[in-house]
Amino acid sequence: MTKTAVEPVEPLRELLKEARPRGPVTLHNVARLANVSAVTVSRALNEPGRVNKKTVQRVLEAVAQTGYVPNLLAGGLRSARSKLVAAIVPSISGGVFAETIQHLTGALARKGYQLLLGQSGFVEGGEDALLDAIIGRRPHGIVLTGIMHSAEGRRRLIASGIPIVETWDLTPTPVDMLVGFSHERLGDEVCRFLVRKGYRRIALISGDDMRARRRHEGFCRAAISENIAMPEVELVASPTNHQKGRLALARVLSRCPDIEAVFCGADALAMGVLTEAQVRGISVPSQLAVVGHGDLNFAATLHPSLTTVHIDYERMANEAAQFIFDRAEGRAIKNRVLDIGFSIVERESA
Amino acid sequence: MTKTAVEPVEPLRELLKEARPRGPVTLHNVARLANVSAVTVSRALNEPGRVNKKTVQRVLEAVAQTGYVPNLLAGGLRSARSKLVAAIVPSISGGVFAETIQHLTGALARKGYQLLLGQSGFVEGGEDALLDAIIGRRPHGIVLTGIMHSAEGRRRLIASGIPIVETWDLTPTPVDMLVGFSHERLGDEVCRFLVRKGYRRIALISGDDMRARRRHEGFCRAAISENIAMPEVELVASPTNHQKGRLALARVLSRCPDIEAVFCGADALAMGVLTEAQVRGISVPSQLAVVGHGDLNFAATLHPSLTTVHIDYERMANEAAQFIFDRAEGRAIKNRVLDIGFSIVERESA
DNA sequence: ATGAAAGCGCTAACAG
DNA sequence: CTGTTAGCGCTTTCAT
Repeated sequence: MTKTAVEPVEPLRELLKEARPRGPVTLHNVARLANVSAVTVSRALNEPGRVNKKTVQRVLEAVAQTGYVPNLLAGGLRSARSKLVAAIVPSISGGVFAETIQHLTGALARKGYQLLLGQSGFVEGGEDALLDAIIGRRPHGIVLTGIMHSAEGRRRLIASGIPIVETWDLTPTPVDMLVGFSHERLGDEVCRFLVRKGYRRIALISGDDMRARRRHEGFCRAAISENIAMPEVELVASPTNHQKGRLALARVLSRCPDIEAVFCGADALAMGVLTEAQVRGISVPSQLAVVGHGDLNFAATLHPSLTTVHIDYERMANEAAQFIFDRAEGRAIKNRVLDIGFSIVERESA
Repeated sequence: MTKTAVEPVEPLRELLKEARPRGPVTLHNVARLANVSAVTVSRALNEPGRVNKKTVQRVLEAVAQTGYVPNLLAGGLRSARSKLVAAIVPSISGGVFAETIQHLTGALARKGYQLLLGQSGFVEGGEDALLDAIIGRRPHGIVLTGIMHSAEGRRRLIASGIPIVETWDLTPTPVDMLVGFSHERLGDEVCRFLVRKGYRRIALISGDDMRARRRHEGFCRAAISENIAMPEVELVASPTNHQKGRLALARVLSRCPDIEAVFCGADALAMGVLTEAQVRGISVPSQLAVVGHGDLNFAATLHPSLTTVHIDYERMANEAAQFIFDRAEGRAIKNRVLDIGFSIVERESA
């Protein structure tokens, strides 16, 4: 190209400079390139319906050309809508919570929200430590695994004004909203189920968390009303796994060789129990019945297949997300507590 | 208290109003209450060393009194340090990736970083769809599971200038940094291991992802050099699970009843294979050897215990985090590619 | 050791 | 349909 220098030398230079700035590309660079104002770019991107089609087109081209990616920190700051939802789980590994998180992430993504993940690690006060870091990001909602027990934590959550959904449990006094099921009732029903099947000497193997304790309470109450012996309880440290299930059954058998059935607080434990029984030549269910909790994907295809308690994780996650969406979009919430229940899935092991 | 109205009526009112404002508590409210400027509060909280001890004390009291929680969106915007790290996994449920995420979350939390989680869902282009949402939050780093293959995705990641760590794989051309292991070499070594053990008719059962394909390539190459037959390959849809392992073995056996060993691309598959073998009365390892991949917690305590490939997930997560910390703190990075290797853990099943 | 001023990049509110 | 102005809450910079 020959140097036939026509007029707009400076403007062009400036335009190019704006189009490919040193630093990160901003709304203004895009606006300059598309020959509109910054607000128009913002609107073209966020509510295209309210902007002229041709303008939107021009903006989109400028975006493509510059590689502009909106700064969500800035947008979130100004609009007080971070498009972020936080979740706190005890631990992501170990099966059950991963399932919830997976569905939650999916439900959120479908609405353009992202998930901020925190792990409280089964420690007392683990949740509290995460709270400031989470509240500080001004998420649209916080999903807790289990109910928040620390008074200080509850206070801070309430003070934050952020929609809170507690899950995996039921309580008459939720911090805000809740979607879960009754562990007490679950323990109760499993007990009656086993009694109905003819088992009377039953052991309980669980992680040492609060929800397990409540299942045990329910179980014991039912045991009394059904007139059978109190169950033999064996607690293992959370998080639970296959090995702990094996060891737990070994300990239970050494104390009570005549046990007829085991109710495990997690399918991973139940799988361990199944393995230990197999190794010892104890036939399931004829010599020992086993019931799990969680209905993880392997439960149906183990051999013998595992009788277990099914919880609809996907629904729990979706309802939790829905609670938050409803709040974010200003819809009234009729019922802040949702009991999604559970069901005992009868298979070969009991 | 009697109403002996002394002078500073207005100031006091204002002070109280500032201390408990209608809206969210800001730095300014705290500053007013502590009788310092906003900057001082910021410094007292972020670099207490550079502020007078007594002032820090006063600020801390004001913070406690107001329940102030710093707005990280605002801070991140101004300082361009979001204290956020994003991770993209195909799916959080199903075992292996959950483990990595758990350790990553832990490593990040120890340094005051939070994890933003995205799920790409095993779909082609699943990662690309998440990219803008992630880049828009201006994270300090992005951890990818597997290497980024889409050219468009690579371009955008590079353009973002954000430190990227690819994991779970090895490539001579990483987007930025990488910590992983060679799936090809892994396939190769498992093949030689099995040959050394005397197995010659071997099947491969894996998810249908790229990393599995590379393990298979390595395996086949070794098969040629070891002069054994090409393996029988059975692919299942990712994510893998117990049931798919059972079905896959059934299909393999129907095609090749004389198979001697199976190498599974995931421990969950291997567990399914073990179950199917047990149901069919095929004894492991005497009639059929099984090798897994992942060394999940149940591998060591299954019966028979599972010979599998161990990968140090915790190290992978920690090194990935370290890469990002190094960048964030401006340290030079000598080597952008880290091979953490793997090891074959020999147990009963092979 | 502390403060005043400026501005990160965006969107709400109000024009026109 | 589009633009102007202002300011979200914080931290940087420069001053004192």
